[in-house]
Amino acid sequence: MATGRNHRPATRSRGIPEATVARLPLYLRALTALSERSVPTVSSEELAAAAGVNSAKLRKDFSYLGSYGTRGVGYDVEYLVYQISRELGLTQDWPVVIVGIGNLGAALANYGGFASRGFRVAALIDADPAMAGKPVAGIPVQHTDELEKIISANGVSIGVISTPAGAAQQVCERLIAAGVTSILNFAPTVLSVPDGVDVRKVDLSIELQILAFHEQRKAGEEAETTNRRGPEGDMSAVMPA
Amino acid sequence: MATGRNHRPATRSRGIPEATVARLPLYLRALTALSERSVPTVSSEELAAAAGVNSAKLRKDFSYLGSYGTRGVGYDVEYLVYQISRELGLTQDWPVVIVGIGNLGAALANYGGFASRGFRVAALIDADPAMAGKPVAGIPVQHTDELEKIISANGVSIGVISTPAGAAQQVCERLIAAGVTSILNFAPTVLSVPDGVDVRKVDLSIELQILAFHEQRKAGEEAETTNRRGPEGDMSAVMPA
DNA sequence: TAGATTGTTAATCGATTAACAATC
DNA sequence: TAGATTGTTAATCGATTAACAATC
Repeated sequence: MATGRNHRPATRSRGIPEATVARLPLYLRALTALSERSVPTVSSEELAAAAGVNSAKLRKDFSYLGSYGTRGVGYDVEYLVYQISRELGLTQDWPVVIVGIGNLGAALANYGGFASRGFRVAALIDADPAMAGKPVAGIPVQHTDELEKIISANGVSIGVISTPAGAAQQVCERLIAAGVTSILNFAPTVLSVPDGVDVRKVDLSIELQILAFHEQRKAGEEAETTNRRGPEGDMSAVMPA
Repeated sequence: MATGRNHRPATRSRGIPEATVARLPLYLRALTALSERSVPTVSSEELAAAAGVNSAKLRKDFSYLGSYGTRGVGYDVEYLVYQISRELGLTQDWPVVIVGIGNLGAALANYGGFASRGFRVAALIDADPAMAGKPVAGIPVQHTDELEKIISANGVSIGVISTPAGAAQQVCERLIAAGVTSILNFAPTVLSVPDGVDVRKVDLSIELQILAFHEQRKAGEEAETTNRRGPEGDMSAVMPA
């Protein structure tokens, strides 16, 4: 269950930093909006503002992709849309399966932005036999028993897990055994996967907790100013023995 | 719309690194699971494994909070649960509103982990008059007209936006004007906010695109090995003029 | 040519990690 | 005391940023 991510001497790993990769979708979205408005070119300053980053960072990011701009002019919008799309692998179609069709799974299935850009919902899978056959977002839900068959029949390499936390690891393992190598996990649990499999997680609870931390600090600073009591609580009950 | 984040000489900014803050919820979750199993103490090695990080990182993270462990022994689970909860601001109650009760908003409202830990859904808000009064997750949806009233009546400082992209910025501005200072954004758009307001975003489409990038690279490496054609496409149609 | 803007350099900053002295 | 494990140091790595030479 661990063979090392760099299983090859990095043949042609163009080495785009992970932080840059994570911003490319942001640039792409801004560029797509410009494209729809038929804007022919855009400067790094303008595009950076639209994407919510600073322009030095954007230019640095683009420098990893190549020299796609023109000094004194800016970037050709259409050309850059294409280059980033290609870099992200969006010029091909990615069939994905969603496992766990509860409230969240249904919301994901209905999410429009899904299909819009390279991704196609190949199947919806749920463990509840009562769900089988029912259409969600126009796609009939299939039973978990069919999981392996569905993955291989559709050549699925990306799986979305929106099951309860307790089921996620097992679903994850079955997806991987069937050939999936990228997983987007919405279940609030840590998935353990072999090397070579990418996992990204989306966790509402974690995001809220991070916000709460900063909220508290804001409130604390205020309290310091106005001379109220600090954020300390009674912790006698939980002091270690 | 920009006054600088460090509006004060950082009175007592205990300076916990942002990367550490983002991991605290992970540790807390693992600790809570241990607590439920009545495990009294845990080593950095064990806890790190449960949280999916390495132990050096975990110890470094904890060192920012204080010296809560015992050399040769490990960490007292209950005590650490309390300390991290307090650090994250979870020993108090955070009323949140969810704006935009479509598929996703309803899924969020129904999400159990929400209430479990310091957060309470104070209100559900939607712009569709037909939704008003309808209960979602047992809470009647209120109309957007009531937004300001709801925020101030409930002392809400955290808002969740799950509206369509087009409505998000305006909703964001109204939330902020009404007193919200932390926003969790599910709409696929960049929100611009004044300094002092925290925004975190969750974006399915971006996560999938990042996965696609890595998927493509895996496929590319394979192709290089098996001598198939690379991932280049026909780009003559989009070459700049 | 003059003005604009890229692509790159170099400095800085923040995060990760291994190693180990401190100490239970 | 011997064994275990923390808390911290220091080295390394990766990301950000400002500045500016290159060049359209």
